[in-house]
Amino acid sequence: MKTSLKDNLKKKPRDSAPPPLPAADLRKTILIVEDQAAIREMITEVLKSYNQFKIVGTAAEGQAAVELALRLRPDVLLLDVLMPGLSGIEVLRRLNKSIPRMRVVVFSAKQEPQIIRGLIQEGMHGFVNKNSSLSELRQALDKVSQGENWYNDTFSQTVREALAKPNSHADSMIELLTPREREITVLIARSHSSKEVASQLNISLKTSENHRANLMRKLGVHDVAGLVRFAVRHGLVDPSIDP
Amino acid sequence: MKTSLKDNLKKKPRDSAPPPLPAADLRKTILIVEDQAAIREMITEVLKSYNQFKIVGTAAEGQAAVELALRLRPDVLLLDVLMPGLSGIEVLRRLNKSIPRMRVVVFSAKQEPQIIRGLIQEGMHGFVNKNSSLSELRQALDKVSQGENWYNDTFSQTVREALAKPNSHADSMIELLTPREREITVLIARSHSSKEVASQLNISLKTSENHRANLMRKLGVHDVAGLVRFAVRHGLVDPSIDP
DNA sequence: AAGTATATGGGGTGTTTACCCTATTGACAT
DNA sequence: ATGTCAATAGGGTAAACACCCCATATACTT
Repeated sequence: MKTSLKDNLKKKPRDSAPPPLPAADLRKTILIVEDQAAIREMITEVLKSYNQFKIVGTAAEGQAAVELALRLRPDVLLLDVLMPGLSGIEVLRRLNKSIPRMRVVVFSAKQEPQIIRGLIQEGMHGFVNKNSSLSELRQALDKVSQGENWYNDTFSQTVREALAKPNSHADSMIELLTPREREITVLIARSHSSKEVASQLNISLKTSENHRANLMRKLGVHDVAGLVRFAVRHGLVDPSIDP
Repeated sequence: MKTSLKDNLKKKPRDSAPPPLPAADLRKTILIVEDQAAIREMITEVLKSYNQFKIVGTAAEGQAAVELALRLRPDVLLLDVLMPGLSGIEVLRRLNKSIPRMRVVVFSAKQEPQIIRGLIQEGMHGFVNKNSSLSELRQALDKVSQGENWYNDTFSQTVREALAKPNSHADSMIELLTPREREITVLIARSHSSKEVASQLNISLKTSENHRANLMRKLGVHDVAGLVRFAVRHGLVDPSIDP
């Protein structure tokens, strides 16, 4: 785990009392990604009331999150994991190559080692469980936006567990897949046939079938059932949100 | 990060114009029940900022909710459904006999007809999906606290569906399956083909196929991917232990 | 400049699925 | 005793799948 790198910007002490802002708005910009509208709006309201961050956008779903992030290039990305469409992990996979200075705080209801591991690999800087206190979310955003890392209490234990088995051969497997192949993995695990995948991605049936065969060979699975288990294991699909 | 209630008296008018309060606090009292701490605190903050309700308590879990409600006897109960321990429905079952004047707004991520039916039966007065706008939550609390009922848009349709089929789609869906069918569900979700299932259970291929078709029809799934997601969701297979 | 990876396309083949239909047996219930 | 349900077994069909072969274009790396 890395620790604070850039501390060059002088900041006034801030905790419970937001001081009057300077003429130029130097607050960190933040993009909020959360699928449930009411929760998303509440997060927005609460963060606004902190008067410490500038909310530059919100997204309800992964694909929009990617596009908004690329356009707005926020300082901080507050990211939910379980979403319909692209999962939080997929969002990071597509982003952290392009906006290296962006800091990422994951705000999730679940805390599965396998998924945590993936998130770390994709450059998450902070993790807050939805089950932990709101002040922790604030602190995480605070620390992470300043270049530090922040994880909640129960987290480091989970991380140790996750990192304990270094390359248990199944964990690293997802990296064998290309972005396109991961995309297709998700679609297959969501019950789309090769034909549906083809028309959805505007490619020929044969290309869809070829991708399918290739990714299955890479993963060492030989049927849809195995592929779905793999996808669930790695947070590519959420079995509790049935498409 | 708490704002004192007394301060509210001298604050300038906000968003939707709460008029200056009279000397006696006549605001409706509200008890918030939500298992995820961060979400619970956000709801509290946001409702506080409305300056329209008096939050008399919060609970993170069903049993505590019942006890608090009986002790505080709030005007309004804002209730989550999916919680560890007692579910929202169970809370209502134990309550609405004892505090008949209490109004109930359910705030839920899911909107399953079966659950809705139970909630109506137990005397819910308002329903807001977590996926709908925050303003709807406010409006629902507003209306319901004043004696009206309030349901979100998609709700009445769901209600009709729920009341249409009295007992057809069973509560947990998995109980629709016979033991034999559950057995076969597990095998399919573990990547066994119909032929393998047949030889493993010493039945003919055709019987295996018939069981497969029957259980899929019962569950409303149409492919292996959907079946695996179902099995994972109900703990029939563990995706992190690959067979 | 050559090599590698990725994404795109195609041909072909045998197996498996998903879904339609009917039918028999035994068990348990009204 | 009659009926429904569970489990067994079969016929048939169109689609999808799993796996093999191949080619081309583009991009990045060495």
